[in-house]
Amino acid sequence: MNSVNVPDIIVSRLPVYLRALQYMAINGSTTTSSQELGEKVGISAAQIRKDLSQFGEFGKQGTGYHIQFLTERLQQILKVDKVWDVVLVGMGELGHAILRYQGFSHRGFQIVACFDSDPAKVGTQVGPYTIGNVSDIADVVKNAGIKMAMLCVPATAAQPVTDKLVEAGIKGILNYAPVSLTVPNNVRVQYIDPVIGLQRMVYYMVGK
Amino acid sequence: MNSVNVPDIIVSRLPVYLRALQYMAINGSTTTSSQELGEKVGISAAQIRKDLSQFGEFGKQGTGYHIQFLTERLQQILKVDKVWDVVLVGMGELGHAILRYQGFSHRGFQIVACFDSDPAKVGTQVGPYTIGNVSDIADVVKNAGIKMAMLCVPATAAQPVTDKLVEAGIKGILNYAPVSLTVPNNVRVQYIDPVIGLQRMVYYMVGK
DNA sequence: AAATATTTGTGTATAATTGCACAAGGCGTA
DNA sequence: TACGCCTTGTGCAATTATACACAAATATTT
Repeated sequence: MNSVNVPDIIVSRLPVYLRALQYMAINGSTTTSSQELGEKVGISAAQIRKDLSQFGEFGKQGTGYHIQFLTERLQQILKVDKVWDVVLVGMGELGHAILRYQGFSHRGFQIVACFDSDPAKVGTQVGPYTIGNVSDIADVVKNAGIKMAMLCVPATAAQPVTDKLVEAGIKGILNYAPVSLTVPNNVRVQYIDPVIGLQRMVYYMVGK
Repeated sequence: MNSVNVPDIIVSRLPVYLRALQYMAINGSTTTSSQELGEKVGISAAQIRKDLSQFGEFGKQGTGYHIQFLTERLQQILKVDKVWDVVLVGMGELGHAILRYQGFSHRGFQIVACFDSDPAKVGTQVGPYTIGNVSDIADVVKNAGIKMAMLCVPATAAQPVTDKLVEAGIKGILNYAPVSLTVPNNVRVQYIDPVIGLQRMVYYMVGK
């Protein structure tokens, strides 16, 4: 399916295309072009065509792309044409907000279990979930063959918990803790730190 | 201060270096090297040295970098040696979690006002904040000269609210809504969409 | 004091990414 | 049908980013 060794920078743009396409579909569009899509996502039309060409020929000259068809192809390429099980570790404010967020399932993910280390939280109910003890993560992950985790623990706990997750067989970690993680080569990490985003923008601000 | 036209890809790494340095300082280190820092953040030592060389010479041969000194220089370069005022728009679950998050102020940002469009929420108290009406954003932002905003509204509201923020003089938007925004050239946007991160990782997962 | 080990900053080479331009195909209209 | 317009996919050129290697400076050991 996936062509040989596509650059990660291209892979990183595919979810953005997919998100825009799904949004267009909701708004009733059936067809789009690299030009139109490019304007929506802020990427050049040529770039989009070249990115897509890594995986096949999905468009039609003169017409552009059929949105539903391209959506399905991108979902296949990204492997989100099925729903992946994810565990959530760290049930603070943010963990609760994430657990209640409704936007995961229709984009390929569902939270199947959540954990915390605080004895006061373990065993309590959050919607349909019962908070588990972090010491039980390995069992749950191994038994269910879960590959993905979201990490919302304090910075100081992030690396130890990560080590546990890796040991348990997790291959992808979405890290909300504001700290860089060290993981083996075969484990992926994506970082979500709002301050990093703010700092990147402030560099360009003038005055004040 | 900022050298002529430093590539954005370099700017984007500086906050990561800064975060790691501050973390080292907390753990009692006073000195580090490009090698050590690189291992922590997963970037080659040569890359780090070249990035930093864009802004000056901060290290000492044989010794490396004095953590506090380099931290201060990076803060100056990124303009987070002062605290920036930020407004928060959208007081759902996520907005509440962000508002209560304690991790902004010591990294250069503070939330000074929050807004929602829901009449049931407007006027209510969240900690020290009173939720304002989105229709009043422009006044608050203009009067206080605020340049940065965090956007936590539903996807459908994101673009209209963005237009209001831009009109009010906002120059940087941290967008939590899962949709690409269209803004003028002089406005920056950073995206935070956990699903994008998950999808980027799943591409590389094997099996299942 | 000398020898050895570290580490930076940078010039150069290599690699990766993006931009450009256009042939070829498809659609709409008269 | 014939013509004009639109859009893709792609070869090639230009640009950008990364890796390499090393002189020079500092620290440490013998």
